[in-house]
Amino acid sequence: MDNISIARLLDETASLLEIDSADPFRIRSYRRAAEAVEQQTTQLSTIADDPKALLAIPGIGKGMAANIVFLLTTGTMPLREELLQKYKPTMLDLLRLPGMGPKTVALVWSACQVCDIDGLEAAAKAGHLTKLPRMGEKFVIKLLKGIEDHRKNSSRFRIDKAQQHADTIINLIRAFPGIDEIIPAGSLRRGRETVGDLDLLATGPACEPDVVSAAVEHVASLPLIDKLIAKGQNKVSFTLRNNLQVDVRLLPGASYGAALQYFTGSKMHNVALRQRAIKRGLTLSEYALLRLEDNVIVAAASEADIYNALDLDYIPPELRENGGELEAAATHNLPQLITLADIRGDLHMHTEATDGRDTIRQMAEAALLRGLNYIAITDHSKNLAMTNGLDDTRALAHIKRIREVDAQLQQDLVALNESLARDTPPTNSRISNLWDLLKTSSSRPDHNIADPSQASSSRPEAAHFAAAAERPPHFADATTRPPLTLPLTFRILPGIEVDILADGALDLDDSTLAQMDIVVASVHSHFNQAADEMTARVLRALENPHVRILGHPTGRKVLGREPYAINIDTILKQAAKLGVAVEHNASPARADLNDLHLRLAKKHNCKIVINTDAHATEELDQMRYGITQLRRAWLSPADILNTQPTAEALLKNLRPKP
DNA sequence: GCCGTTTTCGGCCCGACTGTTTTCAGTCG
Repeated sequence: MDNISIARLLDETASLLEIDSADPFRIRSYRRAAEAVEQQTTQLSTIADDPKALLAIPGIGKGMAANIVFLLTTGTMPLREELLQKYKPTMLDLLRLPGMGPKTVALVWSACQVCDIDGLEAAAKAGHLTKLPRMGEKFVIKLLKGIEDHRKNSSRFRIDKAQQHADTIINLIRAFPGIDEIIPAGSLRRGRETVGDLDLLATGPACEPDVVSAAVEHVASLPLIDKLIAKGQNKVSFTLRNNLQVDVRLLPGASYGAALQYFTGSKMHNVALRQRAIKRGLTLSEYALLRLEDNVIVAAASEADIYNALDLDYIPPELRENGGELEAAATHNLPQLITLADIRGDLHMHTEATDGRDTIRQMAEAALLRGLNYIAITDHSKNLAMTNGLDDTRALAHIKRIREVDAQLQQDLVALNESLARDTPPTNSRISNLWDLLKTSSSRPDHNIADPSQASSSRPEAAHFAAAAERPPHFADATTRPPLTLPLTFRILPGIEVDILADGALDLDDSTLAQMDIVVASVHSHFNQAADEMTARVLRALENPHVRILGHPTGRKVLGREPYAINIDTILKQAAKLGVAVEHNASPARADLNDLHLRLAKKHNCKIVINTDAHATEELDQMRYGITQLRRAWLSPADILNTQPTAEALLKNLRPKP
């Protein structure tokens, strides 16, 4: 059993305990253990013989270690079995519905014997639920809507989850000798926010027709396959335990480009492209672009060949939605799309001072190693009590601390740059860690990023940094990290994420905000306000001259909450007029502005920033998903403010401080 | 159930909102 499965079972047990009204702290310890297991870079199955190794993981004590050993040896554990005597595993689905918490799940089970979504829907429609305590008409309406949304979304996977699964499978398939390239096609390659299934296309000597059967067998026997759906001559289809369907195609090099083009889609883009081919006396299929009259192959080995043969510039996958990209490609008017390497700063992140995990210095070093030149630390303000939000006094103390850490870092960078120039290890212990990470990553240019097990557990950053290495030639990757340029420069800007209260006021004093370089104002509560109230509230917040960035402007969450009711058009216009930048939240869970919003922002000449809202160092990597969404909105580096090379240049482009 | 220390047990983020009540439980972030 792998770590992911262990983590899932521990997390499920926590949910079952919740339904069972167990001690909340016991429940939390199961959740924490699940998270800890998930984050381990070594497989627990390889270290479970050593009792000390498990206990060394924070969050794993004697009891949890025993649970893990049980899971590894028997596939289950006593507590889980005991709970499954009382409850059904399908109840865990009910917990994902809005308004359905553990207590309500337990209630409908004891009162109506309802344990799954279909049953709950039937009970709701039959009017059985309104007889129960605390459940009225409104609740039922919300619930039925929630069930509908859940059904619509649950068959799709968020892009980052899909990418993780793709990376894992790609590594397993690459292990087979003679496979040179394997690339995800389909909506994952186009960078859609959610992905229905994975299409993986492999090529190399082992994929040539006379020998491909051995590679097909290898793929069909991958350990992570839950159900094998089909195994053909050069195609294998299967599902994973989470029901994600994966189609792997093994293709000869000669037709790889045609296949990649065909399976990347979108469907409408392909239809338009084939029509264009026919007009030119050609025919396009997944095997090749052929001349109709004599079936001579015009192009097939690479996508660029195919587009060029159709008198088109190469069209990046993100634009292939039949949204004007063919016309633009025909007239050489495709935009120069933004890439991850263009982003020089990240202006929204949290630290341990509130609900983040890492320190100011750790966030700064992690950003530095990712090629950024500046960050802003923007912890929460007091109204978000659950995050330990900062009141005025603490906020002022915090930015003093940020300035101190920045000053220290400036000194350290001087020493580090000297060491790098002379190529001699530094004597300063504060920078020896940074030195090691820089040296580790640059000395391993062939490091393969997608294999997390290769990452040293004590130095996760090294693997992150090496991510920029080796990409297959067919993979025009916009999310490659930029190489570091010497001398290293870096600035930490003091900031805050203030809360916009129900009436549009901010929850900290102007005198406090005046001390901040970056003030991000965000809505965190009262989502139930009517659209005009919500719009007025945000407009009022924008009037505060200290506000420089409007944080997560729509409150949208991918596969989660719908955006709150707001007149985004009005907001964007006003933000543009006042010079307040709007934030695109790069986190794949809450890509706040969808591509439509982003185009609207550009149309209104809005300043746009892209931030990760990271709560831990590794979340800085989520920037790549945000970049993908910007590309889908046809945005260029010039459209985004934090492509500015330095903190000074960035600040000059933000709304001037009063 | 974990952790840390005060070595044997107490603390572990908590406030706001919702729909239902008529004073609050449950959910959410």
